[in-house]
Amino acid sequence: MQSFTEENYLKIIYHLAEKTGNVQTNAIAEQMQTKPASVTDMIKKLAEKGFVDYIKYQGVTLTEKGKNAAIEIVRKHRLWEVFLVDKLNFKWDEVHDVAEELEHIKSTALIERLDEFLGFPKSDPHGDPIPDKNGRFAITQFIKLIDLKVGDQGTITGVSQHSSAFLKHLEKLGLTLGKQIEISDVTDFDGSVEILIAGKQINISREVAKHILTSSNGKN
Amino acid sequence: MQSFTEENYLKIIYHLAEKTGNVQTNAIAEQMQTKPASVTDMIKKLAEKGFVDYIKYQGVTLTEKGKNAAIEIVRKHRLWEVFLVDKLNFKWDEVHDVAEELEHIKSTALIERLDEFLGFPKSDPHGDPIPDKNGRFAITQFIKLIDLKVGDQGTITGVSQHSSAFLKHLEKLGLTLGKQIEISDVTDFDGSVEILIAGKQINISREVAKHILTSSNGKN
DNA sequence: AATTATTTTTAGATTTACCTAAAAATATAA
DNA sequence: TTATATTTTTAGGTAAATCTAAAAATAATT
Ligand SMILES: [Mn+2]
Ligand SMILES: [Mn+2]
Ligand SMILES: [Mn+2]
Ligand SMILES: [Mn+2]
Repeated sequence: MQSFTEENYLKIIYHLAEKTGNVQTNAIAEQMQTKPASVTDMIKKLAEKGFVDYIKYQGVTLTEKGKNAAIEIVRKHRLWEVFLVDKLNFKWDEVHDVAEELEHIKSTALIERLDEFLGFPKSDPHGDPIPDKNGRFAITQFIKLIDLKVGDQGTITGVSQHSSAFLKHLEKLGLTLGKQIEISDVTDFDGSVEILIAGKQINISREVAKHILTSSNGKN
Repeated sequence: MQSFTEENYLKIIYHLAEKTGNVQTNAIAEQMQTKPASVTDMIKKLAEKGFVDYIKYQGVTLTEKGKNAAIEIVRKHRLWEVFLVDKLNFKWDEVHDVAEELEHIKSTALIERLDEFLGFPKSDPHGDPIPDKNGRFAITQFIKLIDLKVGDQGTITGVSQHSSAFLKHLEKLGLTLGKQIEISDVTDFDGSVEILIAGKQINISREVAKHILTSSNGKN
């Protein structure tokens, strides 16, 4: 059984590994909001326990055991987020911090019954996939909105930024999950994107467009 | 803000104070499953923070601040137990340990929305009262089943023992919350009690009868 | 290849919540 | 009212997770 702290390390290593493979000490420190020296200490402990493979100065990779543990935490986190939004009427920008705590509750019975209670959801309020109890993810395809071409149509299926500020901004613009959009123009000057949504034309910055994920239906 | 550990101490002091007023170091140690020396350490810290009044060798009492904090934790514990039973179909003997963890999740929004989601329940799956968000309890009256006289009728409204073994035993006997009972005999030999429930006669030990709480309708 | 910069690790402390063993205070019994 | 037993506190230490400062390894630049 892992401690609260070990679980947080595993989850962060897992997320970092999704992008970079080998995970560096400094990257972990930044995510954990702690010092590199503390990370080195914890890494040694996780290696000791068989959660990570570690070569001095070369960073870490999760072992199978470590990966399973991390996925279990991700599963809990996302299921709790669904609970908060679907059952307790939280907004999608309000759930992350509470889920950060709930994800550490130790009870397999609890999480399986919660899963059932929620109707075995496949994705969380931000469009992130929820692994099943065996740790398997449904294969998800997406295209960043920024990569769509003028004339392309698509549905908003997720976001790659979970800050409350960003999510509230999207909410205000009506850019929520499941919405149909079409790219009507891309501004040369600043790279901002003009999109057609619910019959209205709106303009979003390049920065915003980068963090919206869509399933494109291709050209119309 | 209190730590996980501090919260557990406060809750235990609160429950012990319900019976004895001044709470002794050894009693706390027993409940916390720790050593008296550790309790002394923590007591000093809680006194420092203004949660308890402490006189050396004389035990502690909760301050207003400490009592409020404790009641908040009791509220969370009991609301989560209702959630587990009513929504996730846990049995009443399965919920305590998980609630012990859930009670420490820090979010007033969460607990208020949970309360609403559950329909503002007044009592938990064991019949224990749930304080409202201002910390007020509905006044509850009960008579121990053991104190009823032959011929008395009553409704089972609670239990004063929460062990899984005891609760499972009651379940098997059909002695669950809300059930109507009548005392038909008390055995001289061992003090066991014969009760009429759902048209059937059953015999329960004195030990069991001590821990069943009822609202008596008096003599029939 | 040598210098400089960055990353990572070690060494040594700190804090929190524990512990054991011994001393001190209080309560109970003779 | 001594003597004995119980309760509580102090003293000193351990383990987990942190920290700062300095040393060592690796990477990037001249
Ligand atoms: Mn989240
Ligand atoms: Mn999410
Ligand atoms: Mn309970
Ligand atoms: Mn209960």
